Amino acid sequence: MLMQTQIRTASANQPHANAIPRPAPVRGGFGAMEAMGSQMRFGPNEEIFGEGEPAEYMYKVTKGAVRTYKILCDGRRQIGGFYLPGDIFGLEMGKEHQLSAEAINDVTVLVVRRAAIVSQAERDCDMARELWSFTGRELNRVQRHLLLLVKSAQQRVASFLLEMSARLAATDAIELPMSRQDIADYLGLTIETVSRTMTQLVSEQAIGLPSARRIVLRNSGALRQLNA
Amino acid sequence: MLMQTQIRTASANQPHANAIPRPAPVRGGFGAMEAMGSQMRFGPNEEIFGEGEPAEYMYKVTKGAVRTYKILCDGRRQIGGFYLPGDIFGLEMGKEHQLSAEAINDVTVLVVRRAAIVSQAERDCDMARELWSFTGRELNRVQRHLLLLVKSAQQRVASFLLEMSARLAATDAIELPMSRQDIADYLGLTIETVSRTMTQLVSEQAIGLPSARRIVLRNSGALRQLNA
DNA sequence: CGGCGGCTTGATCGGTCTCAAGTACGGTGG
DNA sequence: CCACCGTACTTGAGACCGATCAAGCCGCCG
Repeated sequence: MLMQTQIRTASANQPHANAIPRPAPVRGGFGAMEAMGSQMRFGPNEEIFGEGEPAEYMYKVTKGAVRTYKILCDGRRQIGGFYLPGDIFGLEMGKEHQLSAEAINDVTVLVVRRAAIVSQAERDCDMARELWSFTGRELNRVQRHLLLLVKSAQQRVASFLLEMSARLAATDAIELPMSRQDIADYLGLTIETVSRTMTQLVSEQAIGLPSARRIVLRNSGALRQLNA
Repeated sequence: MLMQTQIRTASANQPHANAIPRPAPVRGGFGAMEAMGSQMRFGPNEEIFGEGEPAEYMYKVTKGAVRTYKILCDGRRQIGGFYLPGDIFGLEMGKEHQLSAEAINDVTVLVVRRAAIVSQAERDCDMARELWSFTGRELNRVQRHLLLLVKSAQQRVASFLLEMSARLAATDAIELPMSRQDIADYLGLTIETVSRTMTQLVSEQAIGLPSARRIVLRNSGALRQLNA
């Protein structure tokens, strides 16, 4: 909402220094977060924060999709998670971000000062519990993600499609915001393997693929059967 | 300390129903936990709790080593973590345990009612913060574990040895409490690959292997170099 | 001494990666 | 409207790493 252009072109080491949250803190859980922060926009592939930067803010996706990731020593990229409207990301225990975050497409996020949340949690046990609850859900999510990485390529892709279906599809047709490369880096596979696996699922009548980013779940039972 | 034998032979579905914590809650962080719980013992491979059981207690290792794990649909076992003296495990956000937990060797744990902690956190923001802090550390641990699973076998084993060295070795000689199978299931490898990788590290002068469970880090720089 | 469980070693198989083309799509400019 | 281009995606052939299957070894305890 404020300083979008300036922010969008801000260097990675000066992350949106202009996003000044409103001072007035409001009692309540994350539900009251809207009153404590400001909206920001990011364009495709724009960095929201970088690994190792001070974790001064937390973020809630309003529109679009965000990926968090780490670059590994061998140059590969591991995606830690995808965040869709309603999801919170970038909230850390420690002083620094453990992963980087980028907008996948055109993104709007609500930005809230970490200090505002944390200081409120010192007074307000409900807020403290909210922090715990958020981190606990994130922990469960990462544990599920970890379990994906020890399965076969087909199982990983099937699980991914089911997860995305549950998160962003009202019907059984999904419009994926992320590229094949993003999916591959999330699943610990190569882009070629993801692509091949998808065509294989098409030939097995498990999914339809009207276009690369558009998936139709034809036999979600078969997909589910591949997994736990 | 109380009812050990009875507890040790308790069925998995009636987990240590006799461990009655002392009633007196004490103000403070987990540091005060000792005053809120009771000690229990478990023998090698004994179940401490099972996946899906109500998460009525949390645990702090006093002596020995514990593994948490999930059995996957194809029968493989994925180990979620190893817990050594001082480590806390089994604390959940939700009502049920997400993983099972077993003693690796002879184990003594401090057992504390979850409800005692949680109810105190509702009054005491320090305790609430302690809960958050614990879950946040656990989250970081799982994230590091996840990153292991996308590396090569050599990198996984090297990282594992460095982690264990940091956690349980004063010197550069380690006495591993867990079997090769445990290590394999933690790293998402087979027991044969773990074994082969270790002998390879021996031949590269990176480690010494005076006995199967005893590891000497000869060149921890070389091990570190394999990773991030 | 015999047997058993945990570990190591060997030979082969298979799934995923790598390298290399080929194709579909969206945008831009003529 | 079409030609062109660049990017994202798909497809193919071969290499490689770790899994699998199968012995063998070692230490421990009866």
